[in-house]
Parts: sequence; structure tokens; C-alpha cells
Amino acid sequence: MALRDAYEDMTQDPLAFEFFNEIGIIDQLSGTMLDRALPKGMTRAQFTVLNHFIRLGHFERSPAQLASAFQITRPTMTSTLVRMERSGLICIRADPKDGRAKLVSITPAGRAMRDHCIAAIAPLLPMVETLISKDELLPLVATLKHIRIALDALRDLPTRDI
Amino acid sequence: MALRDAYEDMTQDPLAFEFFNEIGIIDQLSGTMLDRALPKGMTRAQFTVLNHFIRLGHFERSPAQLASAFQITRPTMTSTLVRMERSGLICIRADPKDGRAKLVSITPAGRAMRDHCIAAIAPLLPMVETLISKDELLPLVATLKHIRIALDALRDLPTRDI
DNA sequence: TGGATATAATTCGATATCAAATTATATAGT
DNA sequence: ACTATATAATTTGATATCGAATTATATCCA
Repeated sequence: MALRDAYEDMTQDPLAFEFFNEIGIIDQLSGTMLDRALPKGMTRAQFTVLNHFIRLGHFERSPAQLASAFQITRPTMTSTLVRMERSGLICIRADPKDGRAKLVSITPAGRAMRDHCIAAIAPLLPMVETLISKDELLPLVATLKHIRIALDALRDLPTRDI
Repeated sequence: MALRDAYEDMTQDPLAFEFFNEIGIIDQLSGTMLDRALPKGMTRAQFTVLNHFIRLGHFERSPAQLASAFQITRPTMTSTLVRMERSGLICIRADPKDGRAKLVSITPAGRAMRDHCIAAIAPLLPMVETLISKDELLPLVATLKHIRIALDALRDLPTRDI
């Protein structure tokens, strides 16, 4: 009725807005849960960096490559890396081959913290399975990945570095 | 191979992580696009508040109700409302029925800004259609909504106010 | 070789977000 | 009526994030 009409007036295609709205709320809810589960002082951003080094088996990556991998700006990456180096999770050195660049690597303390994080968030996984079955999750993730890649290509910025 | 193995080792159920990872990147990419499309000085958070009043046809809402509707904490809502009142987009008054509470309403300037925002982001909608067809989008949004509601119920906080 | 352009990283200032703690007012239970 | 508890909003201090501007180094090309 009135409310419904107001809603329909919002745009010719409210479905697309709804899609991004649901995505946003799921990200916020799951992000907050993850933050709460992580060890005191650890953040999603920092855990993501640690996990990246282990998962992909990289030895050294430049700040620019890391920023690109997570689709964040370089200033954002700089600020996170500064904090991570301060707490001993990563090591940053000048790139001997390029005077402008730096090289980041994970320290033993960083590896230990990553293991600690993995253990801390493990209990969250069973909860996810109560939300959606694995059979449903597989095609859903495939669709989202497709959308993410297409969305990525829509930008002017360089594509994801992995 | 080596990288693949490292990836598989990440957890017994990487699919759930992958799901939230894709959600997070899509939210970040789409959010940045939206922020760039909005009028100078406007933010997603502020646009969301303005849009909420128009879409749902509410006259007055408390800060607590607004925070609940967007699934953010009350301190976060407070800080956004302070800025919005400062720029004349909303009006905040004491609740005559409850000495602790306040009541927020949208101003004419707020309505105008909301219209301005809607016009500014309209060009983004056709782009979304290049990402995914409407036929695919409909069940996808339904699935996401289901997950969002279930995720919401998993928390200890009160459920969404709309 | 030298000037124009591109790239790496950073600094700065702003907003959004959270958790923890605080203040003020309501409500409930005895 | 009084105390205990609950709720509304805010303050504080931290991280993450962006855009714009800056600095330093590379690369390109004429």
C-alpha cells in the first residue's frame, strides 16, 4: 500500500539495490562476529594479511601487491602494515631491486598468531552450516565469485593480484 | 599443486570462508563505487539513513531504532546523526514521552539531498544488469535474505527494527 | 641525455565502525 | 516507596577505510 508504493518508487530496479543491501548487512554481521572471535587485539584486516601469506605460500610481497589482493587502497594497506610491523607480526624491508618499493614477509610470531586465529575462529564454521547447506553453498559461492570478478573488471583500477 | 595444497590445508571447510570472503570483496567494491557516485560530501551511511525515512515512510525514529534497522551499534549511529544534524539533513528532538530518548526526522533539505543521491546513483543500475540477469538475481536475493535473517538470529543483540 | 610520465609508498584529514565505560531516565519487584 | 535492574544515548579510544596531495624513484621517448 502506501509503504509498498514508496518502496517501489525508490527506483526502477530495487532488486539490484536489495542485492547490495543484503550483501552489506551479511558482511557487517559476519565481520563483527569474526572480529569478536579473533584473539584480543587482532583484526580482520590483519588476520587477512597473515592468512594470505600462509594460504598462498608467498615469501615476500610488496605493499602494492597486498593492497591489490584485498582490493583496498595503498594508504589503507600502509596503515595496517605499520601496525602489524609494530606488533612484530610482519617484517618490512626495502626492495633491493626497486628504490621506491618495499617487501613484506610474515615473521614466526605472525605464523603463530595466524595459527592462533584459525583455532579461535574454527568454532564459527559449524554455525555457518546451520545457515545454509553445503549443496546450496557451492553454487552460491560460484555465482558470487562470478559477480565479484565482473564487478572488479568494471573498475578503472588494476585487477586483483593474488 | 603446492599452492593448491596450502589452500586446502587452510581449514576443513574453506567453502564457508570463501563465501564470506566473496561477500566482503563485493561489499567493498560496490560500496566504493557507490561512495564515488554519491554527491560530494555524502556517504553511504548518511544516504542510507535518508533513504530509510523515505522508503519506509516513517516520520520519526529513535537513534536506537535506526541503529537496529541498519545493524550498527548505537555509538556509530550517534556519530553519524551528529554529522547529519550539523549539515541540516535531519532534525533531532527530545522524546516528550521518554526522558532518555530522542526522536529523529528528515528535513526538507534531507529529502532534497536524498533525491539528489537517487539521481546520482541511477546510472549505476544498468551496470548491475551487465553483471547478472534479473532472472538469476531474484533467487539469489532470496537466498541472501534467508542467510541474513538466520545470521541475524544467531546474535545476542535484538533483531532488526524496520 | 633529459624532460615527461608513471609508479611505490606515505602523509593528511575525514567518516564509519566497534568495545568499553559513563550518565541519565524508566521499569520492576519487594 | 526504594532499591535493583534495564534501557537510551553518549564519550572515549582504537582500527579501517577513502580521496587528495606529496616525495622519491623508474621508465619512456624523442
